[in-house]
Amino acid sequence: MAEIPKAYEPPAVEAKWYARWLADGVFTADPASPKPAYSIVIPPPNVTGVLTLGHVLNNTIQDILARRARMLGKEVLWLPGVDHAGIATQTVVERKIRKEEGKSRRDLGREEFLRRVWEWKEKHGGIIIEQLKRLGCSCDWSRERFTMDAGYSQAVDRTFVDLYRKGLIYRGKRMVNWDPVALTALSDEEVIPTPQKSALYYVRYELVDEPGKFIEVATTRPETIMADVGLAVHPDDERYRTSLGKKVWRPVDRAEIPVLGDDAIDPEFGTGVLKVTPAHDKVDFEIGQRHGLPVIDVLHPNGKINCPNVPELDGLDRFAARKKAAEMLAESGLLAKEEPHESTVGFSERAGVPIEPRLSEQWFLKYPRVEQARAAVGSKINFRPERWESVYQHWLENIQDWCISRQLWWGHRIPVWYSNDDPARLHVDLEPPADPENWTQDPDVLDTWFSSWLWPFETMDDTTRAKFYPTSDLVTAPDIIFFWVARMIMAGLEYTGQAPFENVFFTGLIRDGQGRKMSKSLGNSPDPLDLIAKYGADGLRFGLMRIAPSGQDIRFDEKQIEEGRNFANKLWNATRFRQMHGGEPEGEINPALLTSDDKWILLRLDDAIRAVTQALEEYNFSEAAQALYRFFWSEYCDWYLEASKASIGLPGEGEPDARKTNTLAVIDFVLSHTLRLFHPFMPFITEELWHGLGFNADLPDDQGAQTIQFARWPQPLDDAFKQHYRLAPNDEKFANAKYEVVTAARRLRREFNIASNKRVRFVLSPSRALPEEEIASLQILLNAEPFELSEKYEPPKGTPTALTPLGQIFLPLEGLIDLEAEKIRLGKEIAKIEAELMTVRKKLANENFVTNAPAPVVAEHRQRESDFAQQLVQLESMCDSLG
RNA sequence: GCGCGAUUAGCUCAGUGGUAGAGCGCUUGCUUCACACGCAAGAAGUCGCAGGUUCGAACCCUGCAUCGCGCACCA
Repeated sequence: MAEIPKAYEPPAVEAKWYARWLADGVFTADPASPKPAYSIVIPPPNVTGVLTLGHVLNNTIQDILARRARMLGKEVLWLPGVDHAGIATQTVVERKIRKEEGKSRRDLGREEFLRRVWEWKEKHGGIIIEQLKRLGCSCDWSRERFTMDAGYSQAVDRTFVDLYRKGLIYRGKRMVNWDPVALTALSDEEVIPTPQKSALYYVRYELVDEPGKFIEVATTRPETIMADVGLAVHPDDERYRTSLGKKVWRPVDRAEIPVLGDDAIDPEFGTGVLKVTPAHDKVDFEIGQRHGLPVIDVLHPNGKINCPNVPELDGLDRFAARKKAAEMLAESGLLAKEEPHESTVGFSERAGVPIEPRLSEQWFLKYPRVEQARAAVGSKINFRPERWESVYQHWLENIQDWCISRQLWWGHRIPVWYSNDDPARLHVDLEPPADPENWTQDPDVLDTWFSSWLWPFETMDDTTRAKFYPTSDLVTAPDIIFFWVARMIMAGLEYTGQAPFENVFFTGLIRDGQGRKMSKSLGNSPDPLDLIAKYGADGLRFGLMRIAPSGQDIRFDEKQIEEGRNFANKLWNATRFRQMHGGEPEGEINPALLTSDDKWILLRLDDAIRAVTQALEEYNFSEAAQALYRFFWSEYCDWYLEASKASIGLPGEGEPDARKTNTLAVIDFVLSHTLRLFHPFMPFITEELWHGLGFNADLPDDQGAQTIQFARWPQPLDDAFKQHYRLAPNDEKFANAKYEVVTAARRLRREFNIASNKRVRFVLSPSRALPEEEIASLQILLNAEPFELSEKYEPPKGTPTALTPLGQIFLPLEGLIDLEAEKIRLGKEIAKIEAELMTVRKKLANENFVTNAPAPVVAEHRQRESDFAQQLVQLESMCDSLG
C-alpha cells in the first residue's frame, strides 16, 4: 500500500479526478436512459463574468443536488451555458477598444464592432466555465449553450415575431428609463432607487397679470426649467385657488405658462406647486397629457443640456447645469431659498449613473400568461424559502409592460424592417423582406432577459426536452426573481404549456464581515480561485455550505473556509488510519463479535444517514453539512476510532485476530457510507478515498466502480439489519455510559495536572459486570496503565474520585493526596448537583406541572430527580469519609 | 408609507413550548504510534426591550427599538 501524505493535498487530486470524469463522460446526460430524469439548468453567468463567491454558493448547491440525484439512480442533466449579457459585454469591449485604439464603436461601424465582440468572446468568454470546472461542477459540458448560438437566436426572433403577431409586442413613444452613459433605454428592473442628498430649490414664478406677485415652486431640478410648460397645484388647495387658470412667467427662457389644477399634486410637499416638465418626468408627462400641454425636451441623450435659447446652460452636463441654473435664478432674485433635501433617485444598474426619464420610441411587451404564472407558484412550483412567493405575487399583481428594446449593438437584433417609402409600414418576420433595398432594419437589439427567459427549454432539443423538461430544480439568488424567474415561468407557460421547473431554491446573498454586499468597487470580494488554491475546492465548498443557512444572507468569513479545509484534512487522516492497517476492504460484519462501541457507531451512522437525507430533501444544506460534520468528527473520530484502537492494535502488530478483522469491517462499513454521504459536498476527496480504500471494487460501473457519484445513496439501517446485528437502544446507552466514565476520569486528570499523554493508574469500582473487550476499550480511552477493577477497592483518604454511571472511578496519586483539595473539589460538585436538584424539585412541586404536562416530560423530571438525589447521597458520603 | 427578514456566548450562526447548543476565538495541559489543518479538559449567555398566553416561553401573541432588504412615493 502506497505511502499516503500526512496532510491532504488537493491540487493534484482535483485535477486528476476532474480530467477523469470528463474523459469518462460521467456528466453526460442520456435522453434515452430508462432511469427517471433529474434536471437543472444553470443560471447562465455573464460571458464577461469571472467566478464570485455568489457563483460558488449557487453552483455548489446545484452540484450537490445533481450529484445526489445521480446517487439516487436518476439520469441527471445539469445544463450549463453563458449569457451574452448585452450592456455588460458591449461596455467591456467598447472600453477596451477605446483604450487600445482610441476609437468608439461608431468609428468602427456596426459590423466591425460586432466582429470584435465575437472575437473577444471567443478569447475571453470561457473563463467562468473553466472556473466552474475547478469548483467541481458536474455539468454536462457537451451541451454547453450560449444565448447567441444560432439556434437560440432564432428562437428569440421566433418568440418576438410570435408575440408581435399575438398583439403582445407593440411599439410606442413612452416615458422610459434612459441611461445617459450607455445611451439606451432600460427596463424598470434595471433601475436601482438610491437615496441621494440633494437640494430643494424654491423658485419664484411671477404672475403675468399681477407683476410683483409670485408663486413659489420647490424643485430639485432647476436645470429643466426651460422645459416647463405649466405649474400645477391640487385643485382643492385654498392657497392657490385664485391662481388657477392664470399665467405665470417661466423664469428661464422666459415664456408664459399656465397654472392648472391636477389631483396628482401633493399639497403637503414643498409649496404645494409642481412645475410641469413633461419631457423629463413620468408624472409630469402624464399631467401634460391630461391637460394637452406641449412637450419641450431640453436634454441631449447623453445628459447634456440642449437649449440654444439659453446659451449659459446649453451644452452643459445636467449636474453642472443644475448649479448654473440655480446661480442664474439667484442673480435675478428668483431663487427664494435653497434647502438640503433627500430624495431617492433611480440609478442605472450597469452604468451607475442617475437615469433620465425620457420620451422615446421603444418596443414594449405586454406579458403573457400573467394570471397563470401567479397561480403556478404555490401549486406547480414551490418556492423555497416560501416567503419569496409573496414578493413574486406582489410584482405580478402590479406588473407593467416591459420595455424590451435596447439601443445597443450586441444582442439579438429586433427582427423588424421599416419601409423606406413609408416608415409606418413594418415587416416583422424571421426572414428579411424579399426586396431588402427598400427596407431598413430596426437598429436596436432586445433586452438580454428577453433571451434568458427562454433558457429552460430553448437550450434543449426535442429529444432532450422530452426526457428532461420541465426541469426539477432551479437554484438562484432572489435578486433576479423579477428579471428572470417570473419571466421564465411566463415564457414556459406560453411556449411549452408547462411551468419550467418544479422547485426554485433561493440562496442568500454573501456579504462581507461588515455585512456589506460583495462588490468589485468595494474590493471586499475574495477571489474564489485564491480560496481554492489555499483551501482546496472541497474545503471551500464544505466551508461555505456549513455556514449557508437556507435563504438567509451569509456573512463571509475566511475562517470558515479554513474550517472546511481542516475538515477535509480530518477526513483524509481518519481514512489514512484505516489504510495503515492494510488489507482489502473487509466484508461481512460478524454480529457475535460486535462491541458496544461498534453498535454505538452503527446506530449513530443510522442517525446521521436519516438526518442528512432529510435535511437535503428539505434543501437545508447547512443542516446536512452540520450533521455530517458532527457525526464524523465528534462521534466517529473522537470516540469510535479511539476506542477501536483497543481491538486493532498497532499497524502490522501481531496476527490479525477475529476481533480486529471485525472492527476493520465496521470501520469499512462506516467509511463507505460516510464517503457517499459526503460526496455531493466534497466530490474530489471522496472520489479519491473511495478508490483509495478500494470501495469501488466488486461494484458494477453504474453503482460506484467507476466513480462514487454513481454509488448508491446510503439508506438508513432498516429493522432487519438492526435485528441481525442486534442493535438496540440499550447498546447505545451502555457506550454512552462508558464515555461518561472516560470524560469524568479525564476531568480528574486535568484537575490534578496529569498530562493527557501520561499513562497513570486508574481504579474503577464497577457497578456492574464488564466484558473483557469493554475493559480493553475503557483502558485505551483512559490511557490507563494499569487499569484495575475492584469492587472492594479502599482508596487512601483524599484520593481523587468521580461518580460515573458505571461506578466510582479513582485516580490514586501516590504522595500527592491532599485531603483539603479533594474536599473542596467534592464540595463544588455537591453544590452543582444541589442546584440542579433544587430546580427539578421546584418544578415537580408545582401541581399544575404534574397534572398538565405530558406524562413523558414529568417522568423525565422524576428520573432526573432520583438520579441527582442518589448522586448527592454518594458525594456527601465520599466527602464525609474524608473526615 | 406598506411589506419581508434579522436581533441567542467575544465572533459567525444553529436551535419553533419542557435542563441554553456548535464552530472559531479564549484559558490550561499535551508532539500519546491518523491528523498541531490535531488531542484533552475548561471558562464564557438576564436568548434586543416591554407586556400577554401557558403549569412552563429563546420559541406562540401584541407593541416597541435597532439593523438589513424589497415595494411604493419622492416636485
